[in-house]
Amino acid sequence: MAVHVLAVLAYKEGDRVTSKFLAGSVNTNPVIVRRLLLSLQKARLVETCKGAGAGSRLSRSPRRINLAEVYRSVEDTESFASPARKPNADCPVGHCILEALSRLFASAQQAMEQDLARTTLADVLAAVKVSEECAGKKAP
Amino acid sequence: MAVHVLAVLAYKEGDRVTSKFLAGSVNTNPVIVRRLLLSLQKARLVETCKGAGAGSRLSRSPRRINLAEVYRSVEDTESFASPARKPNADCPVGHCILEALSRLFASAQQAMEQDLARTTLADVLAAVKVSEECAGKKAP
DNA sequence: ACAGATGTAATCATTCAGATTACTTAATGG
DNA sequence: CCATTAAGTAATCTGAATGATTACATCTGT
Repeated sequence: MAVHVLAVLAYKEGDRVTSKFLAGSVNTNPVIVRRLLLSLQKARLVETCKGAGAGSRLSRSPRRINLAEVYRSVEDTESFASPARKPNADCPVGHCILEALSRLFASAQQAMEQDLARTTLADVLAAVKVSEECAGKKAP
Repeated sequence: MAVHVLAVLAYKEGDRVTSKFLAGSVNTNPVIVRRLLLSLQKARLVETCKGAGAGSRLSRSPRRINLAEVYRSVEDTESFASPARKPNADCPVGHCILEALSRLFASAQQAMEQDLARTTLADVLAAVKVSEECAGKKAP
């Protein structure tokens, strides 16, 4: 949803876009979009103005926003969650398994983010425009 | 939880271990463990026998089980879920965003699995044993 | 001042993983 | 051979998380 919203903002090339409009593209409620935009604001990915005729826009070129930044701005919790109940500390395995796994999972998550970092919002936008051209050719 | 269970089986070095015992280490219900073991059986990671004196054990050496296999045996759904509501197909971005993202997310997930594949169950077991030694030194 | 937009709180709905109980099925030991 | 032990499995419950909805306060440009 975050990538979708940012892609729309990139598509609009700096024009201010309202949460209502974004919600229409994502097919959700404007309040959900506004909550998402708050996270993106904190990460300095978008700038939002209040009041009449206002809305949001990207704070940088799509070329300079990669998907790892987007991921981190939105996902506060870790991908690999700890279990709700603590393992049995009397068992030699249960005693230390969380400690061991947290290192491994942090590494796996970092690998994932490094892969996401290879793609920028400009790449996503380009894919959108290609798809748009194809649709235009099919039904001119 | 899957890694935890497999680590206990590795620690027990081929002895048959009951779901009740495993549940005691994980601190959960034996039924939960049995459901998990069904997935691990399908992936040929463990062998389970029914009846008195029965239980589960690894079907291979811990050296030859890596965490990507474990991940895939347990996680049937994709890490990056599609949104509950379909994006607005009338919007040029909404029309194609899922298609574009599915490729990117598949790549990110593959990167994560490749990182997990670098670690074997034997590595996890070694970490457990190191931790065990330290605990023994502290309180001999 | 007012219209249009965001910020934000409160509440509801849905989904999902795990928890629990209960019952059936199978294999082993005496 | 049968009593015991443990897995397979179904049904139901709970709690957490995410998104949906409604309502209202606040800000800002015309």
